[in-house]
Amino acid sequence: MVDFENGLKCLDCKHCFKRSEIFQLLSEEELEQLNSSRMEASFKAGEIIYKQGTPLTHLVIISIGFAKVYIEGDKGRDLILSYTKSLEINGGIGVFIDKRHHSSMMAVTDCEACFIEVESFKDVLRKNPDFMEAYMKDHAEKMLHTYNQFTVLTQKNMEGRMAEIIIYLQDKVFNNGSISNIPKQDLAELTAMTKESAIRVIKEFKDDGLIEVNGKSIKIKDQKGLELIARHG
Amino acid sequence: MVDFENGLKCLDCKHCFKRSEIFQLLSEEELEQLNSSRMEASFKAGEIIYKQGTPLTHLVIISIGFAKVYIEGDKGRDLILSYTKSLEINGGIGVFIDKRHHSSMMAVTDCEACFIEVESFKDVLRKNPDFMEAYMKDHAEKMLHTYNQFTVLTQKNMEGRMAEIIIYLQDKVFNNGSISNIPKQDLAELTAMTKESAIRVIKEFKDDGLIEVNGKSIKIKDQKGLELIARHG
DNA sequence: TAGATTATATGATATATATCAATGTATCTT
DNA sequence: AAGATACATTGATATATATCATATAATCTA
Repeated sequence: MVDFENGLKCLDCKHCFKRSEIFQLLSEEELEQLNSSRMEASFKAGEIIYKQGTPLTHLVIISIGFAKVYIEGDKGRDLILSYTKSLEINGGIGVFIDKRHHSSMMAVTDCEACFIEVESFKDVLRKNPDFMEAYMKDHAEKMLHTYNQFTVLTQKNMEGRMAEIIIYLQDKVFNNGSISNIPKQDLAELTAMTKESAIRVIKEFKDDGLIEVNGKSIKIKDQKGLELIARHG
Repeated sequence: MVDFENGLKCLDCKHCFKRSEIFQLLSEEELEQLNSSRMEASFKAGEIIYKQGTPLTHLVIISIGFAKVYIEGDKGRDLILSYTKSLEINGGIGVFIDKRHHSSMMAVTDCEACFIEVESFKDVLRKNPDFMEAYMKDHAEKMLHTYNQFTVLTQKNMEGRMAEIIIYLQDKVFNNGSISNIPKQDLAELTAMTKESAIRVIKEFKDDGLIEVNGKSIKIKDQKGLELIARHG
């Protein structure tokens, strides 16, 4: 067990490592190597976990709660790329380039975050090809999602984009439970439209009986209908 | 030296391997491993080198000429992601997921392409951490470029997008020589607008003395002016 | 709980961009 | 060189989307 300095506390030390599939690939020794440089911190909803442009010294795993990953364009506007999945390794893109963050992460709900020191991580990656390959796979999957979003946001109309995003949120972020904690502003930043347009499209979907809306929550009522709009929009 | 079956010929066997920086990291044995499963083929301008959705069995290096990498959206439209750089390893995204191509590649000029078998490549990657790390770096840089394009294409107006793309082509693809072999349709697919709009924006830039246009060629006349539009558009 | 702040909603209008239609210009093929 | 094919251009118009202004509801804070 590690002792936590600087007031950081840890409920269960190898918490993430025990439960996450990718860490099963590591030996006890390798796990301990990551564990020894590891720290935890709590974030309240709305707090920034890491910020684009700042030095990248640690990778981040969100063990409890979830966060959004977004990039900041040239002029104020943000584009939400994805949401964290529990126990997934985040923040990797700058590790092999310039050790800076190339996206930002903000807690959507209250979060418990685990920070893994980059050099230990790279060291383990070099020693364990299975782990490396699993990490590459994660990377590739994130890239694939970005590719997909890229075509959706550049080629579909507002209705199509919103339908795609609602289906993504439902399937991938909320695992088929209903969507919650997503304000209209975030729907706008997910679909690359203005807040006003997002609100209008959501209202349209609601009026057409496709979804049920309640504050920051959305429930899909007509999956087939949404899929149709996603495809043709 | 390898002997080439199936009518594929090779001008100089370790051609790419000798000149590309990343391959300097490999031992003679590792180089030979890649070389033994390697083949070459020529493509004429306009020919498809690999196609989205098809099985991914080989990585591709373009040694002579260059090609465009693009993704095909739900409805016919294409989005050009990038152009190949000489000797760079392409086609990697599907390797660790489902062994399918998630983008397409088409020769822009006549090309010489080198095909590296995926399993040999992965094997070498597992054996050589330095090579792995360099490959990760390449991957991350591609992702970074995609991130950047993503914000540009979703947040800037047509003039801003076109200025960004012209600067990208000039700096990154044509290494400060003048832009050539890029038809208007491709400018449209790079900037996520229609061909007609692309033509109008190009004409506007020409009329304003920012660029000089000659068929499929573009020459920047006023770099500062373009950068200003790129920033504020 | 009142007041303040933040998020949501809606209508009127302006603007950016796509679409459609027609024409002109290059490039390829035999 | 003629015809065919693909590429480029332009103008008129329609449409999608953003912007601006204002109102209302929800949430936070002292």
